Amino acid sequence: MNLDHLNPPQREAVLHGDGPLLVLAGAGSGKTRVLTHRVARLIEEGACRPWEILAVTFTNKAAREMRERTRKLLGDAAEGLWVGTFHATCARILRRHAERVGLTPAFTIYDDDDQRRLIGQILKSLSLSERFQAREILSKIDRGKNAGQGPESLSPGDWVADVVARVWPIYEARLREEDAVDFNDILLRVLDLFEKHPEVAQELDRKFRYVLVDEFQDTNRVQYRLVDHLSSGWKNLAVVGDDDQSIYGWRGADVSNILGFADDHPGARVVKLEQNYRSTGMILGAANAVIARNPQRHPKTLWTARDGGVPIVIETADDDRVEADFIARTIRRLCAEDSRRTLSDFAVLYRTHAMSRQLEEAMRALKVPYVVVGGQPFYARSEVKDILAYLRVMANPRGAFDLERIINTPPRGIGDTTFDRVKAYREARAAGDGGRPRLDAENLSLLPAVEEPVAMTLLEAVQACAAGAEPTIAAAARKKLAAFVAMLEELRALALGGKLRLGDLAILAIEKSGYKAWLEGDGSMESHDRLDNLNELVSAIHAFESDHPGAVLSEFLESVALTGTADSADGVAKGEATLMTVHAAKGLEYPVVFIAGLEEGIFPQRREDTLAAEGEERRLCYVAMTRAMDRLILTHARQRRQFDEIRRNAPSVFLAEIPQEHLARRPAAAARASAGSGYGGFGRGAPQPRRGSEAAADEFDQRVDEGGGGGAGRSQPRTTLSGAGLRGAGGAGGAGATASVTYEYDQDDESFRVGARVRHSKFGEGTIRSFSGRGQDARLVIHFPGQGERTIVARFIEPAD
DNA sequence: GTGACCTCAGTTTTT
DNA sequence: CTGAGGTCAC
Repeated sequence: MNLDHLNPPQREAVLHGDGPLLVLAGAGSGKTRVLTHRVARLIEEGACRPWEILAVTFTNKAAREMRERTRKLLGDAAEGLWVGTFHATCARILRRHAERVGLTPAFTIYDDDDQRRLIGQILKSLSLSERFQAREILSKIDRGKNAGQGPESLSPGDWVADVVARVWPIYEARLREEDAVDFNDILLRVLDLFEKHPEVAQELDRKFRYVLVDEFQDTNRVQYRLVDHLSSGWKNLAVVGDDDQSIYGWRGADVSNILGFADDHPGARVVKLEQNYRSTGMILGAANAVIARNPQRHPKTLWTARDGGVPIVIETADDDRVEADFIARTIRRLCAEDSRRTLSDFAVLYRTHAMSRQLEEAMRALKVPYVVVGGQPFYARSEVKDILAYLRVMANPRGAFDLERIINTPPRGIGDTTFDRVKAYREARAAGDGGRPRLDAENLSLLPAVEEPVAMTLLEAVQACAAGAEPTIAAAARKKLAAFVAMLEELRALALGGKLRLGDLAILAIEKSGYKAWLEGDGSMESHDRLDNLNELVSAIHAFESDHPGAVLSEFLESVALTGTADSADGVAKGEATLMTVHAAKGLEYPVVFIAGLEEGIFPQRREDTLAAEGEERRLCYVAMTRAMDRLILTHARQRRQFDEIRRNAPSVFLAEIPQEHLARRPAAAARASAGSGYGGFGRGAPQPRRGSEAAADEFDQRVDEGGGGGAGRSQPRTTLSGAGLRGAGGAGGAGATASVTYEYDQDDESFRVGARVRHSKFGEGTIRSFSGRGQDARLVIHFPGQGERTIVARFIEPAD
């Protein structure tokens, strides 16, 4: 293997033999290269076989990258490597030994949305839902589980703590009862497995001669212990990370894992990768100055061979609109000035998603194509989750939570009354025959030693009631239950038959459940979108099947839960600027980076002023700055609209910490002039990209034009409709879309004019056919040529002037 | 099941 | 201000 292109510390890490190794890899210092080369070297030199190496990452993306790059280095010799995320790796172990920790191999993984809703249910059942919020309780439970603690660790304290103490055991009991785990459990149960069955731990410990962990600064206590178990025999644990880039403390990451690694692992070799291959000296110097103020860190100073560079620009804008406008203009100008630049070279980073709106508007106004990273992932859409719930019930019939979700979705006449009676029947049976212990908060620990048999699952109760076991359920309702049960049984028989392809099973679920007919029946645009999403789900399942021949249903469901998206390798958008949060930008790099909203209270975000939180904000800023390769532009606004009020924010302390010699010195007036001069220069130097989102930009322009100029001869007031989500069913159809409408405004009878033209940001031009409602729930039936009639649920906004 | 109205809380989110 | 939920009356 050729090691010539590695620098001395990189080579040291790659060639390090046995024993613990800590690689402190600064931003852009080539840590992935070190990891992959180390794996390749171990195999090439015959130190071990591929299957004796375990490499753990945090993200699927990182795992994929690592697998690809080692394969590039080794070819087929890389076959058999264990590369995966913590969760995927643990799930793999867990499926194999499920019975030993009270699960079956078909266990369901509940995602955070499931978790939240389950907690919500429990709060409601305890009549606590008015006073306490599921999210708050969940975050406390999660925090405990991240630290590897159970409900018994709670010390009685304030009200909230007491509620957590009541909810948590019930939550755990529900998961157990339903053969389900949450994300934390995937790791915790493996830990439990290791502790209760040391022989399993030993077997794995012996198997993995070398263990590598990426992004070690993001590990929590549980992950630390897991890694410990898997590397205690051979002690060939190599961890790579950067304490300065620890930005997930609020998710349980414990920086002290990396800070204290050398102390915990006597004889550990520490290698520092301090050469940065990404940024100019200007950028790196500034970032170093900011991070240097954090007291608790491994001392290191990044350096770069790219001396000098373009000084960093700090732009002070009058308000958030001006700031956004400046950013959009500057992107245009810089792109036009240098024909080698494409829009995909630009990234705009911000602390919170809420800031994207203003930026998006400016980008549209100036016709700068862009993509926003983040937002609701595909598998979180309610219709997708509904169908997944059907599939999960097929795979795991004990899943009461999923059963509750689908029993009346689509509506099939099984209302609360009937369902409550089913549940009452089940409770009575459980209490009566003594077979199933009732939920008993006192006797539950976080990790049960033995599986407690469930006398009757919710599904069984439904079946029994459908067969007439519960006399309080009327005949009509009973028939509906029977039809539901028959449908489920038919699907389940098909699922178990094993003859059917998974994708076809999904199609059948969509049809037999009545879901398809339900969506087709209403013909609204949201339903149309939702059907599209379901088709996409089916394609995703088919794709999964061709990648994993012979996969069973629960394997697909696991992949959905653990990989989030449909395994769509992030689309490489060429001609679009990227807008995203700083968190989302971690691990990425861009030639030109803007950081917006550098104001006290925003970035750094104001919260409880713990020292730890302060440090994390600073690290966040460091991460943001070190994304930039060539140019870094920092902006802040003197005042900003937040909610309905205008707030004045002082410039961020981080700005003041950047040494003068790294900053472009120019008077404010000059800055404004040069920003302005860029306007109109766009499109001459650089080829103007033409992609999908430009259509949106065009529309936006026209919308602005229409509003300003007034229509055919008559000047009409203009208003906008925003929002457009489906209420109740919770669809995300047109969320975020906007439409502008020309209408005749009547102060008393604020109404739309049938026949008025509408421009919708997603569906283009249309005509109002009818409307109903006002306020948040205004509904417009609009005819879009070529697309038929669509109902838009929207919010009515008074004209601005 | 739907429309109208009310209320509440607004960081980040690798899995 | 805005989106997500929830409730209540038909």
